[in-house]
Amino acid sequence: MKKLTIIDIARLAGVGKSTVSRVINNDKKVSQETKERVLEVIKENNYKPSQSAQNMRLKKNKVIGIINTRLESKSETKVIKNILNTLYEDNYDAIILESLFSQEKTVEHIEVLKNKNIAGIIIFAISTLEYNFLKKLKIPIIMVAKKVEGFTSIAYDDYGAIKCILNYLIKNKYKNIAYIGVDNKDITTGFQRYSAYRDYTIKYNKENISYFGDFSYNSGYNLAKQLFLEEKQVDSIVCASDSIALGVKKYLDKHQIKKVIVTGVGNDPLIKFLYDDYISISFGYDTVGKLAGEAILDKIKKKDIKDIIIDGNITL
Amino acid sequence: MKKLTIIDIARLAGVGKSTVSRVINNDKKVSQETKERVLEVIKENNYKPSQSAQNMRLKKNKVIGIINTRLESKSETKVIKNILNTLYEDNYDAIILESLFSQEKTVEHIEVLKNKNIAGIIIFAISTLEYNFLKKLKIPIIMVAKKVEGFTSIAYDDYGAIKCILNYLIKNKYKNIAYIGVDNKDITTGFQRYSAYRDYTIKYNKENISYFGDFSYNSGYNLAKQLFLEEKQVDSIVCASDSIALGVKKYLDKHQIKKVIVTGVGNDPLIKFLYDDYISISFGYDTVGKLAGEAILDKIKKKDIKDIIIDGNITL
DNA sequence: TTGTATGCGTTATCAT
DNA sequence: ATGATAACGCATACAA
Repeated sequence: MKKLTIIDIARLAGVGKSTVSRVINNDKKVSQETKERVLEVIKENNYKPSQSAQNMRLKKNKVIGIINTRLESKSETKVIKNILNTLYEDNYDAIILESLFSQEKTVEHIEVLKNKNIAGIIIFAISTLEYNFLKKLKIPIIMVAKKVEGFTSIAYDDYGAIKCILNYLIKNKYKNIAYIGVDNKDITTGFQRYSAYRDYTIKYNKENISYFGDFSYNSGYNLAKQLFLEEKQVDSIVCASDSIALGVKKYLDKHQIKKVIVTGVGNDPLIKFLYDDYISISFGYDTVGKLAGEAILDKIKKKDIKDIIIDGNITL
Repeated sequence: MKKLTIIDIARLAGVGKSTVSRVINNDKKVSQETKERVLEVIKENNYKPSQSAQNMRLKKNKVIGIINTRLESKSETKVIKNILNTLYEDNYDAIILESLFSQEKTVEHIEVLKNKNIAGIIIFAISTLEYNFLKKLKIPIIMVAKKVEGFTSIAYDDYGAIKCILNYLIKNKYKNIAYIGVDNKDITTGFQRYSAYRDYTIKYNKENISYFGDFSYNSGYNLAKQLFLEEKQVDSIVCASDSIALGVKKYLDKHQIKKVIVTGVGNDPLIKFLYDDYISISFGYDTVGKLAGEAILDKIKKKDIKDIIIDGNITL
């Protein structure tokens, strides 16, 4: 049972091999009648065009480059998993590369991908990096996580997510809400998430109790410590991420502070298991992955696609 | 600056293209002299053979299939990350597929991979699955995580890891050690890890205090509860995984049981951040990934490779 | 609408 | 040891 080629199908269908090729590629210039006959034969014999022959002929590989930040990130892994599934359905493969938040690495990876004649690139955008150099590339590109001007982007609604949590807290009678986040240099997870909090303090005329560090557990722990050393009276703490929230939680636990509720972003099941009253908001990472996969495929097929904003959802 | 082909190189080096091809493929039948000249030209012009042309000609794609269990697993992600880096260095791509611990899915994935004329497969082996059907395949296969008879395997030393932890506890004067693990149907993480504990009880003539469930946080929690309801007197609990240990820890915390030390497997930084006295053992997942990548490439190149056993290391 | 011929960049076969 | 030549399976320009 050796593999069939386009010639075999042509012979079996009683047509020329170019006709078969046209059918495969959905060329309009083929009569409905012959098209059906050819499709029939293809199906009967379970014929699959040789990927490598197509790649060679078209000088384009059915491969998508994915530049993510770091595979250890749970949410990112989830997104990637769903990107992969979407790509596989269309018989695309993927090359997964980690930027590790470095501009240099990103540039390097792009160079590698260019040499591979890949069909498209999905980039997990980072606020602090510069992507203008990509605009010269003629390769379709999709940005994920953050809107990047000049590129089709699938972005998280960072502002809306924190606003959503704040509204939830307000509705549940929490009155003194603090915020622990990351530096505003990070436009999305830093500036935008914080902005929602700042706007809340302005709108409701509350004291702005906010602290900034990085995404580490320790940063959350230390900032919580600072907050309580300064004797701020709070009944809830909104954190920019689950990891920060975990640090905060550890501090509260250690000092037997029981009545302060903590919220985060990411919906890590582990934290929710540990702390029954933990509230997290997540962006539906599965959906994001699916959308990103579909977006890059659409872009390759020259369909025009619009930016997508992903809302966050509270999970208690 | 269009891409150079083998013909360009041949012309520039003043040889036939077959000679260039021979040089590329390290054929012995080419004089040292011409070989050097050709290599020089290749280097000067930064010539890279077209992957797709090679793939087509050889009817083999430079792609490795990776069948893992689930991408959400941190340790597995780490292994995969290092597999990828190793493969990329040799210009291999990867297709990552999740078995989700299902025999059916595994079979399905293999079918997909077969159709793609991939060069090799790396499988994260699962005790409860049956891999004999793979023996008919002529594709190089490497098993990871667990020794599978008849396949080259890179396996974790599950027995040794628990033994290592037990020895550590004994050395530190812990006298009443309990064990919480998973069902013995799982040969490696179930049976083998437990066996180390059982052998300890026999050797030191201790009461065998062991409980079995699954890998969930909740299972750990519930089994810890059971242990204390039965009023077992223990000073330490050895768990088969970090996730189980986390459940146990939650129970201890909740009931203010402070003097019992808990150990796990996996070295999850999160748990270690939360609990300063937590002891975990890990298998050097980075190394495993690198070894697995190298192993499959060696196997493809017909080098003969031996099974590898990965030891665990305690990290306090 | 359909078929024929050509070329994509390799490697393998066969001479030389 | 080396070179000419024929595949590999497909898409496409051109001819019909």
